Amino acid sequence: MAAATSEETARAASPRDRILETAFRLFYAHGIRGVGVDAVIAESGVAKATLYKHFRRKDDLVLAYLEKVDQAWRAQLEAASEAAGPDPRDRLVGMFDALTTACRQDGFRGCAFINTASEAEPGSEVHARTVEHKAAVREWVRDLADTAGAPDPDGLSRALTLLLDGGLSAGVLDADPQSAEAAKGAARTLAETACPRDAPSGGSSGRTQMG
Amino acid sequence: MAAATSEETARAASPRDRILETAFRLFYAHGIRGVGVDAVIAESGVAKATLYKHFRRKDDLVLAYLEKVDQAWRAQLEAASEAAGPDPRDRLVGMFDALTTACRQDGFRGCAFINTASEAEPGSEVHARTVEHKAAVREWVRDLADTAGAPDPDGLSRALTLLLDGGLSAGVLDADPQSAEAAKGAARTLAETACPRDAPSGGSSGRTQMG
DNA sequence: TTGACACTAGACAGACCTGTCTGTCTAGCA
DNA sequence: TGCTAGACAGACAGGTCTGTCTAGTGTCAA
Repeated sequence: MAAATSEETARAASPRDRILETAFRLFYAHGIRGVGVDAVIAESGVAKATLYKHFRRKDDLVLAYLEKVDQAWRAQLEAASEAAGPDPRDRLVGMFDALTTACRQDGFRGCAFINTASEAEPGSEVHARTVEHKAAVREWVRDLADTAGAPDPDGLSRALTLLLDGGLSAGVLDADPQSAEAAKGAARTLAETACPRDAPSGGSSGRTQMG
Repeated sequence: MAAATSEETARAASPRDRILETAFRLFYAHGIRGVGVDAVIAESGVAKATLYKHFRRKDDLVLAYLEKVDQAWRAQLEAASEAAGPDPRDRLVGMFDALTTACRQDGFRGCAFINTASEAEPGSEVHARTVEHKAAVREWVRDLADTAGAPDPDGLSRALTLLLDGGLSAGVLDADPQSAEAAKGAARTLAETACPRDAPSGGSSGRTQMG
C-alpha cells in the first residue's frame, strides 16, 4: 500500500519491476477488471511482448500483485504490533495502528484481497490466493492471542480479524480514520476481556513459539 | 440476498421485474463488470431495447440492484434484531443473526455494497450509493445503541458495524459461519461492556425516538 | 378496423479486451 | 565485425462490451 514509485525510479528499474509496480498501483486503484493489459504496458513503458514474457497470462500478473500486497500488509501489521511493546496483549491492539495508517494514506481503497476476491470467480487460482492470505493473517493473530494467554485464541483471533477486515474493507467506501480508531478501541475491549491483565501470559495450551 | 425467483415466476413477472431479478442474481454472483448487458438479456428473456427502455444506462440497472439489496439487507437486519426481544441491548446483538443466516445461504458472496464499491470509481453515482447505504445502517445501529443507553452510541455503532462489515465482506473469501458466530460473540462483549445491564436504558443524551 | 403501445429479434457501430506475432533496435561480448 | 539476448513498437485476430437502431409481432381500446 506504499505510494507509487516515482517516474524516475520506475525508469531505472528492470522491466519486470516496472510492470509489477505499475500493476500494483493500477490494480489497487481501479480493480483487476478495470485495468487492461494495455494500460499496464502504456504506464510502465514496456513492450507487450516483454510483459507476456515475464507474466504468461494476466492472472499471473494478478497473482504477483497479490503476493506483493500480502508481503507489504503483513509487514505493516507486524511492525505496528511490535511497536506497541513487548506485551502480547498490547501487540494485539497495536496492530490496529496499521489500519489507521492505511486509512490515512492517499488513495486508500480498502482491502486489496477482498476487492480482488469480489472480482474473481470462486475456485480460481486468484480467489484461492486471497483466501490463503486471510488465513495466514488469522493464524498469525491466533499465535499472538495464544501467547497473550487467551483461553480461546481462535475465537479472539476471529473477532479481531473481523474488526480488521471490517475497517479495511469499509475503506473502499470511505476511508474514515474514526472507524479505524473505533476498531482499535473495540479490539482493546475484546483483548482485555478475553485475557485480563492478571492472567498468566505465554500460551494457553503448552504451545511454545518454537513448536 | 434471496434465492433466485423460479423460472416460472420470472416468466410471469413483468419484463422490468424479470430484468431486475436477473441483474440482482448475476451482479451479486459475478460482480458488476463481470456481467454484461447481453447476459442479463439472455437470462431474463427480454429484448435489448426493452432493457434500455426501462434502464437508460447499465449504471441505472446497477443502482436499481443496489436499491433492492439495500431494502432486503436492512429488512433482514431489522427482523433479526427484533426477533432478539424487546431489550435494545439484545437487539444490538441479535442483528448478527442476519449475518449467520446470510453466511449459510448458498451462493453467499459477501457484501454487495463493498463488492460493488470496489469496482466503481470513487465519485461515481454508484459509489455514492454504496456509501449512503453504509451510513444508513450505521445510523440505524446508532439509534439502537442510544436507546440501549450506551454512553457513546456513535462509537459503539461504529464498532458493531465494523464487525458486521468484517463478517459480511470476508464472506467473499470464505463464507464461514464460525466467523459469524465469533462476530456475534464479540458484539455481545462490546454491547455489554458499553452498556452494562444495571445501567439505565432509553437514550443517553435526552434524545428521544421522536426527535 | 385502426392506431397506439410495449415488446421481441437481432444487426450494427465503435470501443476495448487478451494474447500472439513480426520486425527493429541496442548493449554486451568474443 | 558478427552474434546473441532482451527489450521495444505495434499490427493483428478473435472476442466482448455498451448502447443504438430497424423491423416485425402481439395486444388492447376506441
